[in-house]
Amino acid sequence: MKTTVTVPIPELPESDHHNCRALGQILDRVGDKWTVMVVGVLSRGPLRFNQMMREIGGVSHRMLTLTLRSLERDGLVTRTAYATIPPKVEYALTDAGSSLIEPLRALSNWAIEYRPVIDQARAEYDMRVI
Amino acid sequence: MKTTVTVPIPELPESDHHNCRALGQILDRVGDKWTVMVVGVLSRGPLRFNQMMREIGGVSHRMLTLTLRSLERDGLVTRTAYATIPPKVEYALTDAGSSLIEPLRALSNWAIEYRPVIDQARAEYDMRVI
DNA sequence: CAGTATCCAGTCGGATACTG
DNA sequence: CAGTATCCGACTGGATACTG
Repeated sequence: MKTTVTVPIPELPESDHHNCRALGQILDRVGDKWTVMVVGVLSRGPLRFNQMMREIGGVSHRMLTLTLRSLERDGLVTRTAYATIPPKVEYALTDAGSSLIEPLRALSNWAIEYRPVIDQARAEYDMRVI
Repeated sequence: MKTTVTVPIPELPESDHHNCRALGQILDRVGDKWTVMVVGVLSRGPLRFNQMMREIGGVSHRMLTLTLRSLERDGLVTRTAYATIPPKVEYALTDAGSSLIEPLRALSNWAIEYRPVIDQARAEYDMRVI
């Protein structure tokens, strides 16, 4: 007899809906490009505003501000202002912010591993369609 | 006044950047709400179009179509059309698509664990600001 | 240096209507 | 049932200019 093929799909057993919802909401908050970038560069240590702008390339002044405000509001980043002239403001990850690095790294590894696969799939798809 | 600033740059600056870029690009592709939802519901097995619409609540006809096209193009989902009347089209995860579940679950677990923390941080932040 | 405010072009996505 | 096409309001985010 033929054995049933056991597909190696890790299941999301019971409360998958609940999980998806929670994940969806979190992704709305931390899943955007700049948030990830900020967490990434801050994972190596605290940075000042303009340092961060240089580290992350291509982010506008405005967007970095908004992203940092949002992260600060969510308790993932701390903002420390020194009353010097010129002003100096340091941003750093909180414990909660640091804890986000691990899952993001998991996704990053996936991205690195599967990017070639995706790129090829796209190329083939576009071949067929065009 | 002459100042020489020696910036304490940690090692592996390029690979970190590279990782962030890769992750950022992947998040642009798979990091949106509906993509995550689709992968989530398909993780339990193949589904037809309208089944999926019902499983995922709140997704519009149009967005589900676009999301599925995009996933198909990236080789994460297969589309199988049966020439019956009425038409029947089944969507399923590819191996690449399935492999995405693990890192997404890592993020999902983080979301579930830290949602209360975030919510409280927000509440406190809004307290202080308002 | 760090941050705010304003403008506005481009994009996103829902609603709707129509086809095989 | 599954998919396409069109319209259009809402939101996004960059550029720019100004403040402490």
